[in-house]
Amino acid sequence: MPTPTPAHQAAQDGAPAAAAAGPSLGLSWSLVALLREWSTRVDAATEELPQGMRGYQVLRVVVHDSPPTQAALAARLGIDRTVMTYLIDSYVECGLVERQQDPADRRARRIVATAHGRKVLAGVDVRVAAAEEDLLSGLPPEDRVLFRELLERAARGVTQDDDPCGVVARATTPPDGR
Amino acid sequence: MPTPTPAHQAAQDGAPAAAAAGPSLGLSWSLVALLREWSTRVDAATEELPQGMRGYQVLRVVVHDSPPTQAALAARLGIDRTVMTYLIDSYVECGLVERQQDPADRRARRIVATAHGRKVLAGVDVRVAAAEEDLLSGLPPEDRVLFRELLERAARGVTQDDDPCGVVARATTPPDGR
DNA sequence: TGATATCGTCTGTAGCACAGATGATTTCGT
DNA sequence: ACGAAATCATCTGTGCTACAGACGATATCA
Repeated sequence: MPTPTPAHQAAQDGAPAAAAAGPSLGLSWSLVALLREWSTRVDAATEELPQGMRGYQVLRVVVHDSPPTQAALAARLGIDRTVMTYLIDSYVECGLVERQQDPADRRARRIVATAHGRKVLAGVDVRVAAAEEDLLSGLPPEDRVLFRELLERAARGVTQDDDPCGVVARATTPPDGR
Repeated sequence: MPTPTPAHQAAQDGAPAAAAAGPSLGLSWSLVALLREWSTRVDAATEELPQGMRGYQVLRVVVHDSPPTQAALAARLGIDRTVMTYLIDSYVECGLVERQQDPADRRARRIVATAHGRKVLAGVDVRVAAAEEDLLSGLPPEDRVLFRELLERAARGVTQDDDPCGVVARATTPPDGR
């Protein structure tokens, strides 16, 4: 419905500078705005889960990838280990996942989803998908698919995908201090 | 960066992408991952500014749009008013912006960038642009442009497009349930 | 066996957002 | 013109969250 025209129009009182600079609002603003909206919608869709979208991501990874350790799980999502501890605590409390002793390494706890956890995840997945589709309502359907693919590939490019250490390194590297 | 895979054609019929490379990362993961990377890179590019990317966004809006009040500025970026106060404090302290009494409404402070502020912003803009381009290095150049456009249009769609009041309304509206 | 590294947890600290109250000023109603 | 209500920016206090560091438990290596 919105016109496919290059979306930047001068604001109210004489601000053509933005248009002159090229992209009207910039990648920064778009990313932030979109993520903010996404956050509120997904939070609403996952309100039955602890920790909102954060926990949703964790549960999702646990079910689909089941990393061997909590640390690996945390690194996968760019979360601190200590955070992962109480994040999983709340999930155990709700009976969505379990901590199992890894017989091969008794230091490690293997995080596995319960049947209930998987069932809940399936339900939330549906609602999240709906929320995401709603989020992209500004785009025509075929552009949504395209956008998803581009986004995923861009994300894959920066996380180096097959090198999990890359994620860890970048996540734990201090911002060069000053 | 390896192969600039075809984006436009693959997307058009169905969604084979998910099956192709690791399933279910989904829009959620992509968005989060991309934003995390973006955040670290932009933070690095804006380390000379207070408040990191947050302040960068503010300075940017101040220079280009110069909203009449702090509240309007805050609403524009989805930031709380009280946060905006000390955020601007730090910018005033660095001599990047000034608070000027609005003669028409003496309650309001008009936030204007100093010459120094504009100069610094210009420098940072260049570095941020480079960081953003680097962020999209996983996409072939023509797809980057496309991605930017789609992203911006999607973001515009959720922010009520040309109705700035919509942003305010949504920002202050409670999650409205479900 | 002892030294060192890893895993998960716990503790303390710092930063940040948000609600509410406050003082200053404008606008509206009568 | 006068007072009530709204608005702007600020300040204060509270709660949540992340992160650094220390700690036991276990594994690995010399």
